Amino acid sequence: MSEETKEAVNQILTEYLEKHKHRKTSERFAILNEIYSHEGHFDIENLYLMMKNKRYRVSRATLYNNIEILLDAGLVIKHQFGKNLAQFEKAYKYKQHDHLICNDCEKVFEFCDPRIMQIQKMTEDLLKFDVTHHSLNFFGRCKALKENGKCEHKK
Amino acid sequence: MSEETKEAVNQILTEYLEKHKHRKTSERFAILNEIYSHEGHFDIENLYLMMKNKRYRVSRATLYNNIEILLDAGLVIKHQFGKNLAQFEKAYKYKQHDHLICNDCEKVFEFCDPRIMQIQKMTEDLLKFDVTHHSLNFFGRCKALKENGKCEHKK
DNA sequence: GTTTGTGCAAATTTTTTGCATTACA
DNA sequence: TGTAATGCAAAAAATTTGCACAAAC
Repeated sequence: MSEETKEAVNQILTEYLEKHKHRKTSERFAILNEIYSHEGHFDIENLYLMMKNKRYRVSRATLYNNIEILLDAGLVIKHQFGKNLAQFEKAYKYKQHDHLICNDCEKVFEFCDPRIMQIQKMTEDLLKFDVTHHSLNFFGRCKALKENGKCEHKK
Repeated sequence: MSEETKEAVNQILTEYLEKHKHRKTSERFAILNEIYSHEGHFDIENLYLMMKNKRYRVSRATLYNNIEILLDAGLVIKHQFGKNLAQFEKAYKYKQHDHLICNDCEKVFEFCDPRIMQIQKMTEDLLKFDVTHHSLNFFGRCKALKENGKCEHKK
């Protein structure tokens, strides 16, 4: 992650914590920085192990508590890819995108289509609903499976 | 549910079980019929209680096992509305639709937009992916919350 | 008669909660 | 110094697994 992004997200978190009268603990900034040093999706257990390996002393409870703050601050997005395991991803400066999930190897691919925002806007008007965020997942057979009849199985 | 639908889904399940060399147990048909007698979304615990109340003797393990078969047979759809709790819905003859979830009262609303299928088709071509199903959720503030500043809170 | 499927209970996995202690303000 | 936040461990919630027994085929 670039130095600018690092500074920007730390600044956003600082302002969020001040606005909501939450304390600026070292754990909160350590968690944010760990997340922004990581590419791709992660779950709480990953994050816990990543931080543990770097000799941070942080508990799972603190990660669960603070991921809520980061979600609310718009710094992290939460996904559910069909399993009962919440996956997260950094949100700042990340172009809006959606996901394709292979039923077989469980790999996650990304795509982007501007029409989703149009559908969102129209649905907001039609149903008098304010949308804060969305999640669009396509589930199916990935390219490798389709072309070679097989892909990496996880199970 | 109509008598026709009842017969049709029983027929689909029968054919699926025969094709996959699975046994036609009474539990499998009881579960299917219970699901098709129910309106709206449900989770495994709901289904378990619904069947228990009707004096069916069925275990949660059997429900978890068989919901997989019903999903694979295309008779049931699975949803994840942001919580770590799988929600299900009957699929046969149900018009494709997607969901709006209120962050506050957690109510689920439905909508329908043909452009999603267009996005799906284009994404399949572009990324050489076969889509079997999709899930589009808009999260936000429902009409009641937006207009009256409050809606039913679940928490 | 075989063998798959079932019920039950125990185990696992993921998340939440309670409480004593730490550290921010 | 007062109180929110933390770490840890125990509890809760959702799902999966192991095994003896039942019932399809």
